[in-house]
Amino acid sequence: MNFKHLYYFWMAARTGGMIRAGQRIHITPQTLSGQIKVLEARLGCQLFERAGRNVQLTEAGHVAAGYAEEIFLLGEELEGALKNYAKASRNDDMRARSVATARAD
Amino acid sequence: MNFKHLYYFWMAARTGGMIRAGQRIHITPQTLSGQIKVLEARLGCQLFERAGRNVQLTEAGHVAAGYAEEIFLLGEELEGALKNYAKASRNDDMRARSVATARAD
DNA sequence: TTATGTTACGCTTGACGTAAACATA
DNA sequence: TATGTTTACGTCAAGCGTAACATAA
Repeated sequence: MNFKHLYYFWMAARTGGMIRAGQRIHITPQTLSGQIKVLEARLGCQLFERAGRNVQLTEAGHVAAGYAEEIFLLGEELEGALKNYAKASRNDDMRARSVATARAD
Repeated sequence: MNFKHLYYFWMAARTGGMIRAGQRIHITPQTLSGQIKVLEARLGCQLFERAGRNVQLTEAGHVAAGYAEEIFLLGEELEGALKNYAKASRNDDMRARSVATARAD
């Protein structure tokens, strides 16, 4: 499972298109289209289908988008949770001096 | 959040060492050590600390490992869930013939 | 001695990302 | 005119091999 590809897919699904997704995460539509194709090939099923000049999620795509949502929200939570520890370990002296004072910062 | 780095960290945490983790996922210990260091730098906190000739999780490391566990289990679930759809889209004829018969397969 | 982890260096490879052209609505 | 796709191409980070070093059983 390539999580970078999954992220591209998720952004495309959320924004409803390659161009809008690309603007949001600063990636060109060609790249998004290509990388999502790679993801589809690895998973063995189609996630998007053309709908006029736009794309829309297939049934499998909806399932994948749901999981992706959970996964990337957890990723954000992880980063948020570790920010507390990040302060404490900014330099090693702090731990030696006192754990309590690190909190005052 | 680089999920590849997180995966390396998670494997090292699960197996309790760089060498064991490396054997399991076919990555050299140098690479694991280095890539995990990159992860720590990005997160801004230490995840492992030396414990004798081995490494062990810091408090932050335990938190991160918990999230990583959830994330990668979800990833596996996702792949499993899409295997059903994978059959259906193996060739496009099936959809044209019938959605119901695809299930019997 | 032996086992583990860390750091460093040069090198190769594959994934990433772009630009340009194309297809379609 | 706006969107998505395909192709060809350059770039860069990932990972390896090798080696040296530190630490601890």
